[in-house]
Amino acid sequence: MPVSGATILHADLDAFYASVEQLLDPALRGRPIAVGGGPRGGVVLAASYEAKAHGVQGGMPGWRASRLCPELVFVRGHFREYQRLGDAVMAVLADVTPTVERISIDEAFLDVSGATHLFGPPAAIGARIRERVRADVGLPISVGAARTKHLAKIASQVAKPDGLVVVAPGVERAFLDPLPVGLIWGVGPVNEQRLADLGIRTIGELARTPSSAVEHILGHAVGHKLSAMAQDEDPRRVVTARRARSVGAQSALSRRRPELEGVRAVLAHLSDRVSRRLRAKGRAGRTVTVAVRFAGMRRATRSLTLPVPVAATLTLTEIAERLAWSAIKDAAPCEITLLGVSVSNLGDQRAVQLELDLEPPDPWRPGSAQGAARSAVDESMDQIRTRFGGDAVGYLPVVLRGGGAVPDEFRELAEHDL
DNA sequence: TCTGGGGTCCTAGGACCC
DNA sequence: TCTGGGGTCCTAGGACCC
Repeated sequence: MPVSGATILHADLDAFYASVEQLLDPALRGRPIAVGGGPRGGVVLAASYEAKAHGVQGGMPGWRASRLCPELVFVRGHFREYQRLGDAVMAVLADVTPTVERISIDEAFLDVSGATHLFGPPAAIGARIRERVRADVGLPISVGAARTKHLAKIASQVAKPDGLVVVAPGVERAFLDPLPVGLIWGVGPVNEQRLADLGIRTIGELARTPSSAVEHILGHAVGHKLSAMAQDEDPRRVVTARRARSVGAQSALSRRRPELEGVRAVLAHLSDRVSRRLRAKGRAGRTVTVAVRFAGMRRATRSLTLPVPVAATLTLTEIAERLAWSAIKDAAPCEITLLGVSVSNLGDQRAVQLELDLEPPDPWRPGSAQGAARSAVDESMDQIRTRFGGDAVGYLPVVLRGGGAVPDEFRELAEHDL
């Protein structure tokens, strides 16, 4: 049974990247700004509230944003600062309770049921968090408090910008009733439209719709979740540690005809990033998936599940190449605009390396002679990179550097812990 | 003049096993 | 002689989140 009281908090920094830029450069305060993008290409990574007022949103192409808001100022991101300040905010949260579930660089759930005797009721704790983040870090943060995670998250969205909303037990239904269904976690543009087609626009209307009808439109899982949510039955607990289930890397490319050397170079680079992250944490994965995006935004994926987990750079690269060409050939003739490599079905790498070589030679098997050689090469490279930096050695001349690729610091912001 | 990069979870069909 | 039912794994695609 859920704990009584609105003891689940959701803390969410407001327009995080943009707020950091305005903190760093006072000349940007009060002005519509966009991090990333630009009128000539790229996408907006974050928009300040002044920009949002003009309809500018994250993920929007830069040229469209500047059309919506001609006075929009584009700034390059200070990605290391985002990491540092995000961590500083999490430290403030950790002072309140050890039960913190960080779900991204800029937001987290807290279970404060054990902290009320120290800091007072949830409303007081929420206010304290907001004051301390403002005073110590200099950033605006919104907080929602409720009996469940789902509801706390909705409350923080309603609180934005720079606010606090507590949904007291007993008033949940009244609080949710008039809110748009799009505020529910898991309802994006597609499902919002599907519900609108049924005349369902508010959470109250959703709650009054038979769950069988909702499941029919949205599928069993989403429909069931929504109905449970609308009835305010949400058993999810705050989880402090969670292991990643997949690791990937992708790169948008300038539109090009797929050609052997270019595709190989990109896949080698991506495979290298992924496998290094795996090895650094002693992990490996059995399933390799390659994603290809074609001109016109059509995508295709190809995947292969191996009998044993892989974490070797060359092995991953070779598999990725096979898979990519399978997808490209099926779509030919075509131009490609993105390549991605990811590894899932993760497990412990150490168990793999102890495996005896009972099979015929096979470079994909870590226990085989070739597999062992590759592991040794990777190990040396990892060591060199640790000592001299990530660019000290590589398998192939990296033709990607510059070429529109985003900085590594930005990629690292979004990486989950393995 | 078309849109980043890191993830999670769900679905449906087919292969395969008992 | 031509057929049940349940379970698991794999693949491809899609919606969604930050």
